[in-house]
Amino acid sequence: MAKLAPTVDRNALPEERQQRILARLRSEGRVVAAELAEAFEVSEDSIRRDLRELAAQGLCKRVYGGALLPAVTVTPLKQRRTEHPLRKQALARKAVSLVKPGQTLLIDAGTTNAAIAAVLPIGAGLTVITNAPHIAQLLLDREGFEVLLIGGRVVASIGGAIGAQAVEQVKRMRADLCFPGACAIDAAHGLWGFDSEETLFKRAMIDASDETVVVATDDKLGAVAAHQVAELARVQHLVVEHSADRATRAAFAAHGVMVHRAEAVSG
Amino acid sequence: MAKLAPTVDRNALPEERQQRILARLRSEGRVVAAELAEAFEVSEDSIRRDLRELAAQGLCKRVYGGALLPAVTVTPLKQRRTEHPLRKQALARKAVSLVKPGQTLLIDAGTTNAAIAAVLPIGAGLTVITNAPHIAQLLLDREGFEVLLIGGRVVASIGGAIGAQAVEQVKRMRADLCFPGACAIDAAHGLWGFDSEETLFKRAMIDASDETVVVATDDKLGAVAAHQVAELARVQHLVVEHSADRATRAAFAAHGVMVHRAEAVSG
DNA sequence: CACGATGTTGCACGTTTGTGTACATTTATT
DNA sequence: AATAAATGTACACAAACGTGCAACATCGTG
Repeated sequence: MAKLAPTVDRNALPEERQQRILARLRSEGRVVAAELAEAFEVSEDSIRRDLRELAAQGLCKRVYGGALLPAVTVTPLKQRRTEHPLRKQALARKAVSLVKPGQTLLIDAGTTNAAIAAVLPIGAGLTVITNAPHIAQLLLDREGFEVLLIGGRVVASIGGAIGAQAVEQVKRMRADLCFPGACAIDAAHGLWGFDSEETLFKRAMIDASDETVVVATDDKLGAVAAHQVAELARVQHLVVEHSADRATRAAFAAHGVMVHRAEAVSG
Repeated sequence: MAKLAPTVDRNALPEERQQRILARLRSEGRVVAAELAEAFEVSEDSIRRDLRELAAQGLCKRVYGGALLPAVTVTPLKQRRTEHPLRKQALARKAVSLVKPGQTLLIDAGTTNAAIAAVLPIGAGLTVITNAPHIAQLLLDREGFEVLLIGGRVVASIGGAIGAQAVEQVKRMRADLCFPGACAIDAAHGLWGFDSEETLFKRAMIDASDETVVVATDDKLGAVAAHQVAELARVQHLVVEHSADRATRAAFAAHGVMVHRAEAVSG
């Protein structure tokens, strides 16, 4: 039973062996050190060394007797939600001051945008379009908002729907103001995102809105990521923290962006 | 019943065994030490040690003879909004037992359905399609699920997206199992809803699924509302409370519906 | 070719971890 | 209160583990 096929795994080079171990792990969900040693015809010590290296790269989780697939707790979004509550709240208050009664807002997923949704004025007849379940739920709980949900495949690490279906829905909508979550923004190169699909969605948001507001914590300013969302010319407003560098603020203003500075926070 | 499949659980690595015990616990709501010892082919002592460790992490609650789900679920705050948390949890556990690994589920808005989402087994490769931001968020937080969000206008009183846009999206999807929230169900007249738009959406859900599971608290049984969602013939499974009337259960069974009765609740 | 550097492998050693058995204790049931 | 089942503790044993070391192959350089 064990050796129907004459074990293609023999005589594998070390790195090749690790690749095959990984493939085996991914297809079966677990690997046993003793079995691998037999299959590759090496000692269990070598297998253990392999597993050690794979584990160091986060590709497997070592357990007594072998290895399992790593726990899928890549980014606990729950924790991120409470990272800098006071700073984000100050940013959010300033951002909300740009909103006028009766407007339609397009709000992206993200912790900063959730903070904005949390302080939107009730009873101003606002319509909010969002791809983030968390933000939609938050607004439902507060009551007094018209909420339009963007559907599609929801990516846990982002906390909102992105992808072709989401983009298609946004294209059929129209908003006064949009708040694309910022991954990085730079005066020379514009707005950037980390993920390709995510970037396409943000782009669609901006296209569907009259004006764009970028709300950025200090660490986003001057940073550049992998995929460009839009030129800086597409951004009308930039909301920064009180602690944002004066020269940086001037650089954005020189490009025609209205820069709004949040109040200082006590904490 | 115990050993249809030749127990895939044999020869599990220690840590792997704990994971499987946890998965089993989450899907069935309880585990019995003796059964686990047999399934994994180890002594009960080892099982007890496993349960001890899981309990130390707060992942289960040890009881005489085995273990139960921890008294306060991982989402205490969110689930507290339900009216009868224990009763709905018992219903949910029974409902979840109908779900098989790898399936695609279509889950309607509603507190009972939220309870179901809260006890879906992690790591079973489930795909969940839902129109309720609350349920989507809950599954994102628990991690390990593929979540597809149905967009559209979100009605606060329902807690989910309904309307033409939502219906259109559902029509382009296909699921193994659907859980339409029940407003009323009657053996003679079928499934009913209160709101016209909501009813259309539920109907679309049922059309998009192979099988339909109706989970009904006692007050929904035998009741009739304003708009018909579907004939009883479209409903394959009905999950009722432990306290459900025997005659009522028989009436549904007579119409070819498989009736599942939840465990009794202590509180 | 000689030489050293580098990397892989298997083995021996002591250590850690998981498992089963024995016995005393607690718990549920009658 | 009596009884059987389940549990906790202590101990012994085996399996798996990490580490240090020596043997061997490979490769580049002088």
